[in-house]
Parts: sequence; C-alpha cells; structure tokens
Amino acid sequence: MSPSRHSGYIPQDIEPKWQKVWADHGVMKAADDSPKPKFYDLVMYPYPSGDLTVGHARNYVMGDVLARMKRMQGFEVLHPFGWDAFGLPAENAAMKRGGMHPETWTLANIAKGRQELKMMGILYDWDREVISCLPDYYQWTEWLFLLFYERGLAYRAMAPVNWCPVDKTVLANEQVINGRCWRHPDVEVEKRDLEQWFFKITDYADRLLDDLQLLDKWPAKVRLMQTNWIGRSTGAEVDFPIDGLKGESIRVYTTRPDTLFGATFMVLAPEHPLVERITTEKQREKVREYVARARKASDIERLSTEREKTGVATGAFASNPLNGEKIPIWVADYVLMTYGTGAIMAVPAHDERDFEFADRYGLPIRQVIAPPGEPPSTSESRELRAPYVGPGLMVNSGEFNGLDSTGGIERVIAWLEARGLGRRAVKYRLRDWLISRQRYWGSPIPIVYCEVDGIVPVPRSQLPVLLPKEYKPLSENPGFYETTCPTCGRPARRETDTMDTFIDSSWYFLRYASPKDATEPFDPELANHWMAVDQYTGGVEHAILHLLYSRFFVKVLHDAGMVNVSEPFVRLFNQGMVKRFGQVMSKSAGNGVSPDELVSKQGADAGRIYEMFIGPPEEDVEWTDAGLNGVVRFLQRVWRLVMEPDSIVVEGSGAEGAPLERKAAQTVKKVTEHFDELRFNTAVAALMELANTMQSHLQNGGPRDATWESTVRVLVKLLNPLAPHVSEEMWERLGESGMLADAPWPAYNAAAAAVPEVTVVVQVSGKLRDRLTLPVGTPREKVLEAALASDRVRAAFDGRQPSKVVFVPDRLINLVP
RNA sequence: GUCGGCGUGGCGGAAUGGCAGACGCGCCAGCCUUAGGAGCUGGUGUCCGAAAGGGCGUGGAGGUUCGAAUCCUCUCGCCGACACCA
Repeated sequence: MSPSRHSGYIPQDIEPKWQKVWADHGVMKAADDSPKPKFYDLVMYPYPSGDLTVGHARNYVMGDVLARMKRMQGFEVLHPFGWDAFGLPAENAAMKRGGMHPETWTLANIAKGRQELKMMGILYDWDREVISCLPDYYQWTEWLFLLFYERGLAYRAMAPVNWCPVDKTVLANEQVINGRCWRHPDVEVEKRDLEQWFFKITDYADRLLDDLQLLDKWPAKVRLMQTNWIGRSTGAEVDFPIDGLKGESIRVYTTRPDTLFGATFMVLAPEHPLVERITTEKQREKVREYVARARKASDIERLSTEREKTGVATGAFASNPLNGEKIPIWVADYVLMTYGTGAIMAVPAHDERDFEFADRYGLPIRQVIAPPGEPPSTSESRELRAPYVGPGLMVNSGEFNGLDSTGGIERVIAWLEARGLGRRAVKYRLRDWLISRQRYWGSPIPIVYCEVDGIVPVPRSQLPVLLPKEYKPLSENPGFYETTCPTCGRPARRETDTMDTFIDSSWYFLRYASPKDATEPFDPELANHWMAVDQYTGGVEHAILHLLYSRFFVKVLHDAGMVNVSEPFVRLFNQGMVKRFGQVMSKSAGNGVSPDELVSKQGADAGRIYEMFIGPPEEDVEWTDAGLNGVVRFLQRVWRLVMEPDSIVVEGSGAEGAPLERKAAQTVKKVTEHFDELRFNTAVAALMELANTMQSHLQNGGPRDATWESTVRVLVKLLNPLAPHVSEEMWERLGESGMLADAPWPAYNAAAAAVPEVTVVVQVSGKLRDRLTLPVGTPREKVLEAALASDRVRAAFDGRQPSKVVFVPDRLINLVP
C-alpha cells in the first residue's frame, strides 16, 4: 500500500521507533512496591505452536488495550506473558523433523512468537515471562505435586483409564470427548487397566460448585458448564439384601427414594464385583459371555443412547428393604460402574431407561407416583405407555400412600436411616483427575519406587528431578529411571510418567507474582498482593479443563496457607475466534495472516483497531481486507485532522463551538466505559464519530481555538490504547512533553458529558408526534406550551383543540383531541 | 433427548423499554485526477411521492405497556454444551 497524496503517516517509520522507546523506558514493568492500586490483566498463556496469526493476536490486543488504559488511569498494572511449553505437539513436530529435540522446536517458536507480539505493539512485563518447560519453572510444578501428595490429594491407583492409541498416553476424563481423544476427533479412546496417578479433585467438588456463586463476573454459560460437569446430585444409598447370601446386600444409589416401592428389578454394571458371586449356575455361561462382551465394547458403543439396551438375568434375587418383595437381579451395560455404586434399583414406571429395559425384557412395571390431577392407575399392569418422571402423589407405596412425592423423599430416607437400611447420599459426576502421561515432554513426577519403602516422594532438597537431555521415552532410559531410594539408599526406580500439562497451567498466574523466586513456587506475600486476577481473557474451549483445574489448585493452595484468595479469576472473558474465508484462521489451514504481513503492509496500529472494530469481542468474526482498509482510512483521516488541519477544505463559514466540546466529553465517557466493559467495537465507533464531528467542524469553518486544541488532545489520548504508535507520534509532534503512555487518561467530565436536557415524547391519540428537548426541571405548564407550539403536533390536531392532556411518566405527555 | 444462547439493511453490526439501522464495509452519483483498487462531497431498509411528507418494517403468532428489537407466552430456524450419571 502506497502512501496517499496527503503526506499522512507511514507506520513502518514510527512503529519500531516507539516500540524501542517503550522497551527502553520499561513502560509495562510492574512494580511490586507501588503505592498505586493494582490491576492484574491476564490473557491465557498460549501453547507455542509457531502458528501465531493476527487471529490469536486479537486476544492479546484486547488485553493490551485494557492494560494501557488502566495504566493511564493510575493503576499499577501487571500484564505478564508466558508459554504453556510442555506437551505433545512439540514431540510430534520433533519426530517429524527427524529426531529434533522438542525443546529446540519449542524455544525457537517462543523466540519467534515473542517478536511477533512486540511488533504488534503489545506491551508485557517480559521480565516476568514464564516458560513452563524450563527447570526453573517445572521444578516448582514438581514441588507442588509433593504438596498435593503430602496433603493426601495425590494418589496412585489401578483403574480403567482412557488410552489414546495415537498419542500412546492416557487421558483425563476432561480430555475425552464423545469417547474420542480431544486431539484426534477420529480416534476412539481405549479402556486399559493401569496404575496411574490421580489428583483428588472430587474432595473439592462441593466447594468448586458452591463458589461458582461468587463468580458473578464470569459468563453464565461457563458457570453452567462447570455446574453440569461437577454434576452434584442428592439422594440416598439403599441396601438390598441378597437372597441366599446371609448378611450380604447390594448397595444402590438413587435420587428418587420416593419410588422405592416401584423397584421391580435391580441392575448391576457388568464390572460390578458381585456379579460373579451371585450368578446362578444356570445363568453363569450367559452372564460371563455378556460381561466379556461389555468389557470389550468401546465407550462410544456403550454410551450411545441410540442403541437398544441389552442385559441378562443373573438368576439371583434381592429383597426390597421397604416391603421385603423379591426382585430379580440383572446385569446390563447401561449401568456404569464409574457412577454411584455401580448398581441401581430399577423403577421402570418412573425412569425412562428402566422403562425401556423393562419393556424389552418383559419385566413388571408398577406405578407408584400418580401425576397430579390424574387418577392413579390401580393395576400393576404394564399398560403404561411411557414412564412418568415428574413429582406427584405416592401410590402403591404402603404406609407412604397419599404423600406428595417431593416430601416423600425425605420421609423414605428417614425411614431407611432409622432401620440402618439406607442413608442420605450425595454423588458427583466429577471424577478424580488422572494426571499421569506416558510422554517424555512434561514435568517429571517426583516419585521413586523402592522395593522396601514402596512409594517414596523425592525430598524437596533433591528437586528438581530433571528431564534427561536425551530425547527418548523415560521408561527406556536407564540413566533416568535407575536411582536409589531417598529413604533407605537401595537401588530403586523412578516414576517414568510425566504430568498432564494442565498442571503446569493451573498455577502459572501465581508464578508471575515472583517469577524469579528460587526458594519456592511463588512468594506468598507478592501473590497476595497481585491476586486475584482482575481480568482473565481466553477462549471458551477452556471453560471446563483449565478453568476448573486452576480453581481447584487455588483452593488447595489456599488451604495450605499459601494464598489468601480462594478463587483465582475475578472477571472472565471469552473472546471469539477470527475466521477468514469461513474458517478459523491458522497457518496450517493456509488462511492465516501473520503479524509480519500485517505490520509490513497496513501497520500494527491499523491492524489493532481493526481487530477491535471487526465485531463484538465475544463473537467469531470474519477478517476481510476491505474492512481493514476502512480502518487505515480512519487513521489517515485522524492524522490529517491533527497534523494537517489546513489541508481540510472549508465549505461553510463559522460554526458554534459548543457541540465540539460536548462531543469530546461524551466520547471520553463512552470510550472509558466501553473499554472497561470490553466493548471495543463500540469504543472505536465512538472515536470515529468524534473524528467525523471534528472534520465537519473544520469544513463548516469552525474555529481552531482552545476548544479545538483540547478536543484534538482528547482524541489523541483516547486513541492511545488502540493505536499506541501513531497517537504517541502525534502527541510528540504536538509538542507535548513526556510520553503519551505516561500521560493521565482524560478526565471523566460527567457534567459536560451529561445532556443537561430531558427529552419529552409528545403523543397525540397514542401516536408519537414529536420529541421536545427541554431543560431539566421545566414546569408542566411550560412543557405543555412547548408541545402545543410544535408544528408537527399542531398538524396532528388539524386545527382542533386538545380535549384532554395526560402526563404519563417522566418523559411523556399524551394529548387527546 | 436435556440444558443454554442467538435470529435487526446487500454485509459486519449499533440501540438504560423512548425517532430502529450508530460506526464501518459494499454499492450509486458527483468532484478532483493523464489514470486509479488514492482522496473529497452527497446518497443508500422498503413501498407511495417530483418534493414535502406518509405507509410498512428487527424470523413468525399472540400478550404486557402511553410506547417493545428489548419484557412475557407459544412457534419456526440456526448455533453451542452435555448426552444411559440412576
């Protein structure tokens, strides 16, 4: 793009200049001991994939705009950046490049990414940069693992785990989507029984759920997603004695104790430990065959709701503790071993799944809840067409008949508790967090296995457990795993799994508070100073994973006395993605625009404004070159207004100055509020309006007086967070002293911004005829007088007189002829 | 299936319950130019009208209100999350 005929400004001339000035002055360095109020402005640290496009940059520009404004407003702003640098893509990329070390690839991408962010004019306190794959970070990840271990929150267990056959590692539940690997939507995960490390996030389920209420500045959607993910349900555990096995019973969990009389059979999950013991001789072969088949089936098959339910009778019976009735015990794979007790009482009349199963296998269906307003069906027949799952009146339920089912829940629980047959219980969908990964490129788990002492945590004095230089699986590297027991000194074996990278990212925001601390993960005093994060910006894809894990970490650290806050992020914002040609922008998709390309053509400032103006920040937006050109035009017009006002052709003569003054004040108000609310698109629009007003002012022959001069400075200042280079350059050329980045944000002049008038809507016969702008406090008679004086109102009356005048709320009068 | 969100010009989108369409893109006309994918000016929801002005308009149908894109009910369409969690 060539410069226009007007001299204009050339971004390539001024952008590097100011970037250097800001760096030399340490503009975004955060002082720990500042007397100013703090503002912690954080963007989710990215994976250094080497694929940074202007699409990703949009997120960082948002953070930068806010940081720059908050700084000018007098806050001590902490605006740090770092890299989520461990993880599989580095290993994959390294393998593709013939055995290159993942670290080489990762650090090269980081160096490049850092440059690209700087050329966009985005300012961070780079002294606080965090790189999760370097020992001075991951040694503290190890340290924190030990803390979790000491607090009983890290345990090793044999469990059926999700195994991704492509990545050759296990996955957390959160990383399995519809039974497939989160990284490979085409690859089904397999079930394997393995000894793995878990973090006991379920211990915190209640607090993670309850504290969501404190997060009133989070999107409701994210809170809802976390609520559903934690999935708390309340009900009762009930023991059903097994026929012929004295003293033994099957424990089930139900949320509907009120339907207990309707339990006509029981179902065990195929993996249930009692299956083998209770099955009768006659059914043994069938049951074994069924269980074997169920174990082999993938989760995708098992969890499909489309599929018809299958099952097989064990031949055994149990008795209903409430009425002693004998009911058959079945095995079916629609019951999951991983939820509740792995066994259910089936109430086909009031549960859709049980109904479907009973219907298929001809099992009895007995109504025990009558829908409100319907006569209860007296029979125990199978005539019911569909299960009724709502509340109602308890029927066929012995002594509980006639009770409302909602209250009945409590009554039945009390009955069971009094006799020791059951008890109130709370269950969660949330499972413990599987953190082991069978990969090289991650934080080592600081554990040693000794034949004598068993599981031995590596003492803190022996941290860090360093990754070996040689890139090959840790389990095939004797130099790494051969060690001695820290307790007894005998030969022992190191844990060769590494930690899920989501552990690294669960505490990085704390490390920013004291990134160079060599004695602990973070300095509690500094962490307490900077926490909580005032503004956290990142993609919705982390609504559950990262945001739930981070909340869990902070609660644990809070309990350990290391931080005061119990929630890390005060305000959360999920930005939309940038698309181009209808697809999410990325280098690999071939539709990416690199910061390089943008800066060398239209300049960083135009790009920054365009990213903010392109659409609402939370929406996905489409990048177009035409739209970008519009912003280039806007910036050149601003330059002309500020630097070359003489070049604007005057077509009128004389104009009042008052509108200019008020417009400026209103723009300050709008831009300040819109930035605070992250409504960047409308903030840009407000600045465009101001520029348009200023241009009209000159074209109409308005004076370039003191009002004009101050309006110019307001425009240049308000523009600074969005287009820092060009506004800084204009500021200097206007002869102002000091950097604009250091100048105070324009005063929020409420009086000037407020409209001193009130608008009165005049209706005649219920139809809007005119609007009058009157001074605040105008008496009623005067309002009426003004209304009747209006041409439009007179025309509506068509010569007649109003017969009735109604003053309805403040801003309206209603005239009826 | 369950839960949640969203439907406004040719396009992206504005609008504390108060003149719908700010701002920008695109398009049209004019000016300026040797030229323009540069710049400037004006116009641009739709229908009637030369104009003034008026009718109709925020997916659809009702409702609340003096007044609804906005609040309520139903409905259609799109998008997202979860999906046998007892």
